[in-house]
Amino acid sequence: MRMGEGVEWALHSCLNLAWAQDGGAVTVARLAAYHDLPAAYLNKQLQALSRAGIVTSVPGPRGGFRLARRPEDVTLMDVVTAIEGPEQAFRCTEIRQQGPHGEMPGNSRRPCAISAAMRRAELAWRRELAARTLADVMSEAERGAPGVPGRVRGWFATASA
Amino acid sequence: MRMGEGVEWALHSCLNLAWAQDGGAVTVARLAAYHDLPAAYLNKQLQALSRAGIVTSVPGPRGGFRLARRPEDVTLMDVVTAIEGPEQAFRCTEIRQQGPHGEMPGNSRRPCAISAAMRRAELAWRRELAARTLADVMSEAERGAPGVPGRVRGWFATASA
DNA sequence: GAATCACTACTCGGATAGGGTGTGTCCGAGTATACATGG
DNA sequence: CCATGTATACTCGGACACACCCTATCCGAGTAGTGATTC
Repeated sequence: MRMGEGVEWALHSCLNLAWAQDGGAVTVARLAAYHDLPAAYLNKQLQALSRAGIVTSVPGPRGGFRLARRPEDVTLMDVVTAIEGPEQAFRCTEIRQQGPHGEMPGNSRRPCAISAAMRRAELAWRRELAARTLADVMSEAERGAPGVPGRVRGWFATASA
Repeated sequence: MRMGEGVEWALHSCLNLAWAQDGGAVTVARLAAYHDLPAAYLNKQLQALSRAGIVTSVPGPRGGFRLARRPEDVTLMDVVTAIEGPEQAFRCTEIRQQGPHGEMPGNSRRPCAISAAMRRAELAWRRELAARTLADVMSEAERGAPGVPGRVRGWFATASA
């Protein structure tokens, strides 16, 4: 089970957008250059974030992306869902209903216990992601390395000038 | 983020093996026929379970698979890990270290907050899966449809005869 | 009649192709800016 | 000097190839059983 690489890119870009927020819109080229990522593909991820209402896009010169909501109003679950899609990782295809064995009475009503257990686990994962916002991650990062946010903002400011 | 289809097959097959346990080894053909699955591919999944020590394989005529441990000693996490592999879904590639910005002091020591948050969420998922065993799922299935386990065992008994 | 041996049939095991999704790239639609031009 | 129209450059947005991993399949290695053969 692998999560797409775009999730990591999107999360880092969201943090950078948050730190460089009031410096105007940031182009995808700048965001990509900061981490040496392919700009066109990162653009694709930002489009997904835009469709999800996490960032807003400004076309034309002086355009770019900026955070649509405050960092404390964007959860990690929002970002992951925007990139990876809303469907569950474990997909129950109801194979118990298939096969030559006679129809088991009661099967078609109650969901199979396997599916229920898997969904429970995934719900715990989602709950954990939904409980943590961009602001939480930002403050934790700042606590670990106090100088970084200022540097990030400075880099994006000088870069855009 | 999609989980392989083999996980569902492996879990159902483990349950069937547990219910038909003392009826001797069950061939992969029987297990596959019960759910109308491609036998060769299900065999691949069972090989993975065998390598993980969840089932034991018996070659030759009268051979097949049987559960290596008691159902209460096999967690869902064991099965998922055996099929999907031990690596995490979210892979931190340390993109923060890449790019033209000067080396941020302290970055190389503390893991980035994003990775930490994602790992925390995934740990919750793993913990939930590790807390539930095959025996738990079996008893829950039996509670939902009391007749099923007996039928399953009967079907495998008649099929092998 | 009993033991031995070769043979057969059946099973797992790993090596081998095909398809779908993620990954990476490209060019076009749209807009704010800058400049030349006319009043 | 100021307003206006136009050309331009820059941005996002979606459409287009490539690659990798999951899916699916096949054939070979190994073994228990079976029957014939011999003592």
